[in-house]
Amino acid sequence: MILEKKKAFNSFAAAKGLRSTRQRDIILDIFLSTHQHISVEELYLKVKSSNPGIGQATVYRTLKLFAESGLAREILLHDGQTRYEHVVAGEHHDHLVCTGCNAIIEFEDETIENLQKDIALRHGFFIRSHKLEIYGLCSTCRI
Amino acid sequence: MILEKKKAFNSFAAAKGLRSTRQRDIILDIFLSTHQHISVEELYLKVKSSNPGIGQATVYRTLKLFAESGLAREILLHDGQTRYEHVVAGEHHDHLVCTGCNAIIEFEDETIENLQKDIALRHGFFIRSHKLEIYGLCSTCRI
DNA sequence: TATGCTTTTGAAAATCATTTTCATTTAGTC
DNA sequence: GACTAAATGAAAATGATTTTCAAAAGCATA
Repeated sequence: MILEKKKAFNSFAAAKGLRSTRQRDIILDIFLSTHQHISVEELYLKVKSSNPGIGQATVYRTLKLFAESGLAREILLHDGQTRYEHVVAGEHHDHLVCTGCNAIIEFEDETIENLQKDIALRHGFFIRSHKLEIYGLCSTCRI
Repeated sequence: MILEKKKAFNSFAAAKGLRSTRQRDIILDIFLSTHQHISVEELYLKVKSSNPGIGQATVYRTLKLFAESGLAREILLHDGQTRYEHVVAGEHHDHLVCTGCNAIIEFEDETIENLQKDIALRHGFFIRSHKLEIYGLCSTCRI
């Protein structure tokens, strides 16, 4: 799965005429080894710990490329940091965001996805992507 | 309706022990006279045109208060500016965001709302609010 | 109405995430 | 190996937002 994603990114890069660089390979490896919703700063720190030479700007630039390639998706929560999550082909999930402990619970619901398509159809709208975030308190924090 | 909202905000302010000021009254009036999704900068410019003395920081501070009072809601799109929309009690709408022309189309769908409640229930999650944004191209831009 | 205490304000400075600049390095090509 | 354009790192720049702080204003009380 990780190998497929690397291939997919390499195809994207090739198609765009981008050069293959050590930095991008490293950042891709580390990004793929993380879990959901990592912020740029967090990823940068991870990268720096094993590769002190890699600069922050490169991490920013590279994550934007990942998003452009479809490998990652930018998400904006309310803490002022852009986060990136993994995109799994043919799969979409949404988020329950706990405002108590900042936990993020993922869920999938096909019915909601289909209803969105209906709505878009009704408005003559062509869907590229979507984002559903439900804010509140998780089972632990509501007590 | 506008009057009710003003009263609601005044109650909130009173309960919080905030003082009533000319600036907040003016900003509230102007905010209530606008349509959906105004950015802080946009509102500040409107405010400044009729009241040049009012500073930007006051607009930022006041909009945060509006959000806290439940009168307004912060929304984050992908242009790096925080926007505020009007909250209408007992009503919720979501957004179709056109990435071509930045138009925002609102819609309401009770079924989606109910499905969200089901999902929350399944996860033992208590919902405070939610946000659904569908990105793509509107009927004009898709052509 | 004047007094005193505290909040609010405006202007400017500070902050913080992100982007840009630019000199240097590097990948891909001849 | 040499050339050319793209990529990088470090630092500076940017832009939205927040904070600071001295002055002004609100509110309670005398």
